[in-house]
Amino acid sequence: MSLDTYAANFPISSPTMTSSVARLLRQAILEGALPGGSVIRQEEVARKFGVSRVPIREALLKLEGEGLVETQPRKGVVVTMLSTDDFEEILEMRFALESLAIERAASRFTAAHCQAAMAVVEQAREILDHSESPDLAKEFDSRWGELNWLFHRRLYEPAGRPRLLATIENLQQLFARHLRLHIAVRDPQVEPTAGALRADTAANLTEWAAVLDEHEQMVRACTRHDAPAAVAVLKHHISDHGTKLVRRLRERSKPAIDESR
Amino acid sequence: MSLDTYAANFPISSPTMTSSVARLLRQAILEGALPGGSVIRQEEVARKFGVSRVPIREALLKLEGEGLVETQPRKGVVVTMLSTDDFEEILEMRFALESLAIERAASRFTAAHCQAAMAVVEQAREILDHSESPDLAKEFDSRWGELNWLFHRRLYEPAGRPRLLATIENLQQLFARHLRLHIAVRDPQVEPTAGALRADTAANLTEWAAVLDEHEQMVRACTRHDAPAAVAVLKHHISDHGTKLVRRLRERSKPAIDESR
DNA sequence: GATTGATATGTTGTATACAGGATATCGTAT
DNA sequence: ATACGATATCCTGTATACAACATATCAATC
Repeated sequence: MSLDTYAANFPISSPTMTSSVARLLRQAILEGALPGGSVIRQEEVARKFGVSRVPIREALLKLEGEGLVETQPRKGVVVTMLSTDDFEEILEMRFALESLAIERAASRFTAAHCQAAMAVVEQAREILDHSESPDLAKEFDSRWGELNWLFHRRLYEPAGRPRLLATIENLQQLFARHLRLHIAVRDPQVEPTAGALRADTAANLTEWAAVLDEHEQMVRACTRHDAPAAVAVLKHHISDHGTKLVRRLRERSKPAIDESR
Repeated sequence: MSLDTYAANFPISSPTMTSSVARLLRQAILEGALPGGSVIRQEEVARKFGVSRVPIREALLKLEGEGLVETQPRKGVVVTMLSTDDFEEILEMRFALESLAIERAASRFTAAHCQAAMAVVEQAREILDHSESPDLAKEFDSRWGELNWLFHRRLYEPAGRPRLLATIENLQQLFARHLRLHIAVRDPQVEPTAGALRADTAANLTEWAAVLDEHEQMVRACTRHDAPAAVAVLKHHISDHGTKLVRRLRERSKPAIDESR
């Protein structure tokens, strides 16, 4: 289990050990360092992080609630497997819930909201524009997930629906895990780990630019309180783009996709 | 804190203490024995259940994932407060996700699914039909939640979307908590505890019968693969009925509703 | 009398210790 | 050689113990 990289920068200053461990384990799973099917041995993780098993157990319980791991009582904890069906399910749920969020957000959007959201788009665009140089590409890679979620938060927060927002965040997390895997399937030569996004980015700068354009369109639609238009862009953003990914995934790997090799 | 009633029938045979504790605490919160705003002292609960604090902590973490309690690090755990806004949010999410589930279920519904779902409706109807007698009314009260969820499970399971189903279950749980509260608001003389549903039932037998009829309509629509019709009934079942409740709630209590007295 | 600071108490977060179940290893019998 | 069963090992689930933080209580000062 390649957790040492994550254990290195530990503990992050955090209210509690449990939350620090949860954050790093989550990152490890989302980035693919712990592929689906990995068994997590509490004591091993505890040793690597230099804490006792109790915070590890509690962190794992939190991750179970997020659907990242599964616990079989008295046997162990396993990182959740990813199937194309799961991916499809997540896409459907994302569209259903994000439509809800954006509709309500659109009716309450103010100029301040618009500005805050646009700032995030611009920030991402700026990094992207300069990412021909390898080190900026790397920066884009490491910050994309963060900026992407920040954008959606800015977009949906005006709806004033905290539970909805939390559920969407969870789904986007799971989606990102699948996306990383998808890239690995499409370009088998790249390692499906943290660097994969960058490798993909280099080859598809225009695709990412298109994503940012769609983000901007959604903000504009919300700013003029045009909920149907916002939903239309969202549909393309999630459903159309997503189903394309699903089709590609199904082509490549006939059975359920297994991250473990 | 009135947990003794629940601590009495403990432990339920269960794979692990944590899950037993989680189940009983969940029940206590959903039934209103632990109203919103209650602080939960780990040691107190541990004493009452006769276990150490560790399983309690882990159970509470699970409940936090379900949105039933909130944890402030190093301070304590508090039962989540219920506001009318929360209720509205839950209704919206339920409709969005259950539409998704029923649409997909409708396209895959078989005669066997129909039969299984109808059996649950009939079971509920039978109990309801005889609930003029006080003891059967009590039975209806205690079994309604269980049967209601069993029905929705039978209805949505054919969709083959486990994560969606789990999310819906969680929302229905939260919904039920609000519903109980709503009854307490409507009929302030009844205690907003376990018996409230029965008190309400006695006064509104026809309302409950109508709910069962709607259930039956949804099953029939699914059986003939008529997704739009199924969604239409669902919309009435959740949205229309729900917004009526929300309006009544807002009338009664101008500010956010506070369970604690 | 009110406000600030020190002490005391209670509660949480984490470490360590222990018991029971699950899996692996090995020997034996067919 | 294979299948079955006893034993050993490992790992999880839970209990107990301890440390750190938060709040309450009280005293002293302005």
